[in-house]
Amino acid sequence: MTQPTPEKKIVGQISRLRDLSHSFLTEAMNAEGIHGLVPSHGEILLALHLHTTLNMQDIAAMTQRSKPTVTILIDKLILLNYVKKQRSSKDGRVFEVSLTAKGRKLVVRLGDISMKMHQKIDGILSVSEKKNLSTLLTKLTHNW
Amino acid sequence: MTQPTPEKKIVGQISRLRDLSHSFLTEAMNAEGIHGLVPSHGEILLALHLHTTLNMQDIAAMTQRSKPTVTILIDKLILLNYVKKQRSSKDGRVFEVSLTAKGRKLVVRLGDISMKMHQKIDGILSVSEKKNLSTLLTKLTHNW
DNA sequence: TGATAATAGTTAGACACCTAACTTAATATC
DNA sequence: GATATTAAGTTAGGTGTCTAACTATTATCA
Repeated sequence: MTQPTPEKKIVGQISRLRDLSHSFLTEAMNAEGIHGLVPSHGEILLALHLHTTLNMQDIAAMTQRSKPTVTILIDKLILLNYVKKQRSSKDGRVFEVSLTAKGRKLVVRLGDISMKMHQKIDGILSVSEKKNLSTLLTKLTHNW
Repeated sequence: MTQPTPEKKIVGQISRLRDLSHSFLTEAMNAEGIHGLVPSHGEILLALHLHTTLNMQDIAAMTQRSKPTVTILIDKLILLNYVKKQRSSKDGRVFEVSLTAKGRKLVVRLGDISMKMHQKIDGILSVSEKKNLSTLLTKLTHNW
């Protein structure tokens, strides 16, 4: 209502920082010739790299997105031939999603982009500041 | 690629925290009978409360949104009769946006909701932790 | 066993948000 | 003063995201 308080600044800055990191990742992907993808797709691909196979619900939980959103995101990744989806033989309701060869190659490049963002942050904050920040953010999210 | 590093945690948590605060505000507004608005609308209304009159471009700059997005957001606020828009007499390209009486009433309630979120954060972080967090976030955004 | 409930996923519809291209008005330039 | 350039806003088109409602499959249990 009146003056910006620390809390307002916190929420506003978090929002701004999310946009900055989002833009950084999107621009870095475009600069590397990776078109049509947003960070959400990258999150999914990295999750598939770590877990080999995931169903739609797992992906939704791990990336904190709704199931319909995951359907759309996976549709695009399939269209671009980065992942494949096949019905589970054990449970006909489930689809098992995994990386294609093209997807595995892409993940390596996404790892590079991720590293560049790390380096950017490293250039701004010291190790102890990063640790401190991470601790505070964890405290906020875990107790929200 | 391999293990989650502090930086990855930072970016991921910022994204998560943005979603949490976004949901908090949206749910609080709905709980108070304020429907059809998202935090972006609230940002605009609060900015208009502080500055009385702003043109479209000012609003875009202050809320960090694109001009077309502001057009859409303002269209909705006009539809709901929270703001009014009139062509500037000095410059025919410019539109001056300001709160209606209904909008001024709403701003008070948005202030209450904002305060509730502050209280939520107060319940999780101490004063020094908040200050610390805000400082670190400022450092990141300003040097990005 | 057969009806019912629970679960996985998609479809439908809406909206905030973006970039690119356009329109209109003001300013600069010759 | 006519023309070109810049500036403010909107329109067009597209996408990620959500909630609500739906389909299809599996599990429950009387």
